[in-house]
Amino acid sequence: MPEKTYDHQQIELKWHERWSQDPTLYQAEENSARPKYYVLEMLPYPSGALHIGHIRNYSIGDALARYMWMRGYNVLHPMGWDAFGLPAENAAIANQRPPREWTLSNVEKMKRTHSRFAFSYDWDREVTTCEPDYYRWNQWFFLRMLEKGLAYQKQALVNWCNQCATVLANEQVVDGCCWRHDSTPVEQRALEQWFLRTTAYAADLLEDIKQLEGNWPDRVLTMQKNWIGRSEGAEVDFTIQGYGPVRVFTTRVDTIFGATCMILAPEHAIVATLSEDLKAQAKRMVDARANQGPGDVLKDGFDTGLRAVNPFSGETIPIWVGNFVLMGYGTGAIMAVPAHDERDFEFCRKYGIDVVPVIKPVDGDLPDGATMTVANGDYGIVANSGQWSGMTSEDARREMAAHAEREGFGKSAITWRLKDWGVSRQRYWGTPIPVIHCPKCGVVGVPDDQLPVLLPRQVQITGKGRSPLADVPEFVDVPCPKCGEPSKRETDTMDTFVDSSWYFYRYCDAKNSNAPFDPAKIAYWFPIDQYIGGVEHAILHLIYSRFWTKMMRDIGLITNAEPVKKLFTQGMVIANGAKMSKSKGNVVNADLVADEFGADTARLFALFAAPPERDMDWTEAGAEGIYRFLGRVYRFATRNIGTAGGDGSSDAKILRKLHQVLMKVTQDFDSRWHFNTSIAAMMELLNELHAEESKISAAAMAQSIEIVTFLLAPFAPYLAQELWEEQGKSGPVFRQQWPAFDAELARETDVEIPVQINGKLRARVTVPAGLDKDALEAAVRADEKVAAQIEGKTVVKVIAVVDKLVNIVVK
RNA sequence: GCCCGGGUGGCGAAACCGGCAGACGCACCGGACUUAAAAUCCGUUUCCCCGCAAGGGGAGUGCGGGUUCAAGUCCCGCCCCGGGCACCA
Repeated sequence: MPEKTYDHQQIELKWHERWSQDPTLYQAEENSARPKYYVLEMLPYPSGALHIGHIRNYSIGDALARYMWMRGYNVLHPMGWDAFGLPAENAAIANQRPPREWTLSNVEKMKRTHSRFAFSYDWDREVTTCEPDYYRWNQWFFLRMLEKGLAYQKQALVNWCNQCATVLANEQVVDGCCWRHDSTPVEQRALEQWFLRTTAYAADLLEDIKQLEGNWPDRVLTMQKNWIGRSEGAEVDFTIQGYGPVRVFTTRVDTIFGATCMILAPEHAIVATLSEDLKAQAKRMVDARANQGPGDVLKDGFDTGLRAVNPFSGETIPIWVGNFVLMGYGTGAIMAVPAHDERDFEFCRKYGIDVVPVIKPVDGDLPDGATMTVANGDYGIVANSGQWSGMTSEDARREMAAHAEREGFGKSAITWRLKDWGVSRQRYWGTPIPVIHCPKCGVVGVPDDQLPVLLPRQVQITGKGRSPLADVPEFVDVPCPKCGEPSKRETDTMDTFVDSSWYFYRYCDAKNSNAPFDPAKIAYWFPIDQYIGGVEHAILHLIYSRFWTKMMRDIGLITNAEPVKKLFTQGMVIANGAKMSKSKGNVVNADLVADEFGADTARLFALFAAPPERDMDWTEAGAEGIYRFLGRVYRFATRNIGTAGGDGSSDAKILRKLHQVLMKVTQDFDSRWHFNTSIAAMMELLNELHAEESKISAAAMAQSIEIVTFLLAPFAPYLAQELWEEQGKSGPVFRQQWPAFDAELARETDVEIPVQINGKLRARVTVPAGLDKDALEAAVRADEKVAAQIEGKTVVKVIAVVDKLVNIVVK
């Protein structure tokens, strides 16, 4: 066949056209005899355009999906849209377009780009989270949680900007000020907010991390463990004269004889009983804390004048309020042991409070509290602590907690860092929370048969004030479902992390209008075999998803405890050495790349430039290199299809290389996913084919071209399909069986052995592969150059490693 | 401060179990083809030294030590870059 020029536009258009006509092309089988494989990439926010970071994420997943198909699996590979969220509201304010319209038009645009990149998604299962057929199930789940006490309302502090007159998300607070008004400090306001009781699953979430070990990246699991933050210690009541007991949490009850004051969080209930003056001081502390960015924060506090009694020592100590004590952790009150805690030390030295050491280092003396300059937090031997003196810290912690429990002023206790999930957002573009506030019945869940609570379409979004829904009387004013009294509908909407917590279940049964999904379908497809996405979701999305799964299990919907068996976190994409960002204007647009080089080139380069877990640098020049490679493949294949062939003198060599590369690529898929080296191996193969071109027989050539086609199929689907057709074959190449490699054929017959003398490379000797140590040594010693090197010297030792190297140690 | 990654040519990287450091690609330079250019093809390129040359010698994977016949890889002590967490009692 005469050589053809690689025209990516023509090839990709042609197959795009043909593939578009077959909606069943990528559908998973319903009642399949094949083993199932669920591969998933994180769903995107529909911003309007795909960039090269998306392409990288999807290229990894798609290569895997296509490979698994060819390996005989029934593959589920779906895609959807995380379609609620603030940008749609901002766009509505900026250009007067309704959020839904703006969002759906973005979805359409991005779907077109997806399609031209030929990602093998089953679009029949598409999920768009802003549509009522999806979010009604958010509401349904919310009601189930309300029934089980897993959803509840409480006063909570939110970030409030006086200029915007609205609540800000944490990400919108920059250095303590509003992102849009950088001289307006954000205030903390208490509002009634809805929460999901994630803390009910704290122990479960921590325990089940064990099931994920080995299949999730360690750092993600570590981040989750830290986030859950299990801490073992004791709670102890100190008695405040005139008030009664106040409880503190400590992990170091063994140091309690060294407690020289108690410190309360400024929000602590006792603060409300203080003088107006002191209350105002505490309030300033709370606001100041909101304005503190990360970084070193000075400790600040004041004496309340109150006194507490240490139940262990009977001593009376002062009670302070301190800005570093958090109301949200433990009991919001601590016993300060400055001698043995860095933070307490800093605070007490600043205010001249006593420092009393009570732990003797194992190999030293008790320090002097008056002169010590750093706290010592190590375990040691308890001293000056009554009957506990002389015990080790470990023993004392246990014994003292037991003592407190017997005496009724404390107990051992476990505290968690994990907090309940605040899901209320004073926003329009999110799932309406399905409850009604009745003056008689209180909070009433919307009955299931009245779901979904639809988001009204005609809403004025101004970016000011409370939730825009509060200004829609038809939405707000409803009768109570229980008693019929005029009532008010809840106007907060749900955090968009709710949407992404269970979307991958919906893919299994995306069109079900009677239930979120059919449990039988979940039983078949779950857990997700491979989830692929950015590490930025290591905590929030992936903890919420795990929580949601456990909740669904406990309401009897599913049986799996974890949603995701294996997690892969790909690295970031850097564009020409700089982090891609809108503000830098260096976001690489996927459509433009596809225009210039084609989808195949973009996909292949996204995998070639670096191993997938590492950051990769996108460069035009690099993409051009891949484009050249694909062109070489195409020209080589077209001019060699159906040729008479050469004398076959290179057949054995070529056959070996074919199997070596096939083995390498197969193993890369099955283990490390270092597709950069898989692709490099394909390039080597092509280079060798090229060099031997005239000496390959017709049969070996045909086989070579076929294998090259298979190798390309998971990575560059358009070119692979085109070559498949050029070879006179029909049907989709990615539905063919992946060819098995033959390790015997891949084995080299001769190997070049480097010979070292005293560790220095001195010669290379070619020997037949597989020679044993003695034969290898003999063969090497027979070499002239080697013989000359050891001439006249004493051979002390010879290290011969089969097929690798020989090192001769001489004197 | 703590916890993870990472540091290898001009650049992206490879070397998977301790065994030839730099595969593959980019860029550069040189050559072929061309009236010319593009495209394509072939070749050179870690550094230093000796040699007209074929060739030969030495150094080299952030820094300093160590283990070993042999270290990019293992151990000890540092430095730098990126990310995450950050008063969690």
